Amino acid sequence: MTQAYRTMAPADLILAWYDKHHRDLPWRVSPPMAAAGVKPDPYRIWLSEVMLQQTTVQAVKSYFALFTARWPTVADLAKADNEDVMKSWAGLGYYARARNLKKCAEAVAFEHGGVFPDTEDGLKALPGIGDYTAAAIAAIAFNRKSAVLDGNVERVISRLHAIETPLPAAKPEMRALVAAMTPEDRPGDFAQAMMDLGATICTPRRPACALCPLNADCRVLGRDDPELFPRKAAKKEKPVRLGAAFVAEDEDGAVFLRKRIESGLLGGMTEVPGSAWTARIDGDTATTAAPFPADWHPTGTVTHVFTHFELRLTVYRSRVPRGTAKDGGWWQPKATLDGEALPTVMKKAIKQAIPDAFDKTRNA
DNA sequence: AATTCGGGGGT
DNA sequence: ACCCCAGAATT
Repeated sequence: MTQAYRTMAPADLILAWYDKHHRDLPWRVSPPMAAAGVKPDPYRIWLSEVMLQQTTVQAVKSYFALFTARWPTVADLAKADNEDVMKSWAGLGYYARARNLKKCAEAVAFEHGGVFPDTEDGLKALPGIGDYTAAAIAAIAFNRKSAVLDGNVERVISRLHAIETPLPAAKPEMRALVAAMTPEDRPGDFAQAMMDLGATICTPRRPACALCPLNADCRVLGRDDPELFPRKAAKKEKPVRLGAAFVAEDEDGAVFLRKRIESGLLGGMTEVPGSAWTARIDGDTATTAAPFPADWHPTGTVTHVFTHFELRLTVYRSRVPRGTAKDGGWWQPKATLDGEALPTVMKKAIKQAIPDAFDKTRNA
């Protein structure tokens, strides 16, 4: 015997850790549940994975509960009204996900007999399912040995192997390392374990290396600062854009809304009328960009940070007579504003002009 | 390979 | 203030 002891394979160490420390999540079939014979529902796995794209578990939970209660199966979602789906998604962000979610449900329900493809390639051919999500569904829902690489796993792998290549160039190398590490047995649990590890132990700041099941194998621990991994390309600064928003309220307390075009930023969502969002703004915007002539007066500014720019909206308000022209939009009663497909920035603008607009007790 | 897509929570 | 988050689609 040339070694004093044999170390367990990293995959076995991670699975053993996962059996003890896994988190209970609404879409997860935990090891005890699996032992009791519970099988994952591909619909719920898919729905959760799409919602979790660039979105935290905490933010997803309430939306996942809402969607699964309202649309329990992929067939239900396929038959749903597009606008109802957008309204239910409002606030979660990245609205192309909601549009693709609906398209994907229709494809599965109407072209695949209501059954999700059970291979990575088959899944990836569906709208809104890319490299990560296809691998994750294949592994978690269908027990396929696919290499699941998300932001958590990138961090774990980059530290474990001290990868110096910056992201995103390092992705192929990382995926190969994950593939080599993924076990034949329990690949779905392995994927979830790696993500849990990145979310709770191998964190971006102050990782709990002392508690990590892989600390004996980590190439960074003890040699460099784990917080410096993964290496990443420098990011560019966010420009500021300016704009005006117009909140009109009629004598019945209804607010004038309109629908944005289907593509691009906040595509297909509801908005209050406004100017274009540009680097500079001229002085007579209030008179040129308003939806109709009225006694517009400024109420203040709201700031909203998008992924690639910061928006500062000057919010104008007016009180107009009942029956004011509604070209290009509609009048929405304040009591039902909360059910509209309003993205967060639009809710901010309305609240700036009408502070109690979303107060259910006042508007009921 | 770069850019465009939201929003919120942690530090 | 800055970081990141179970990324995908488009250019």
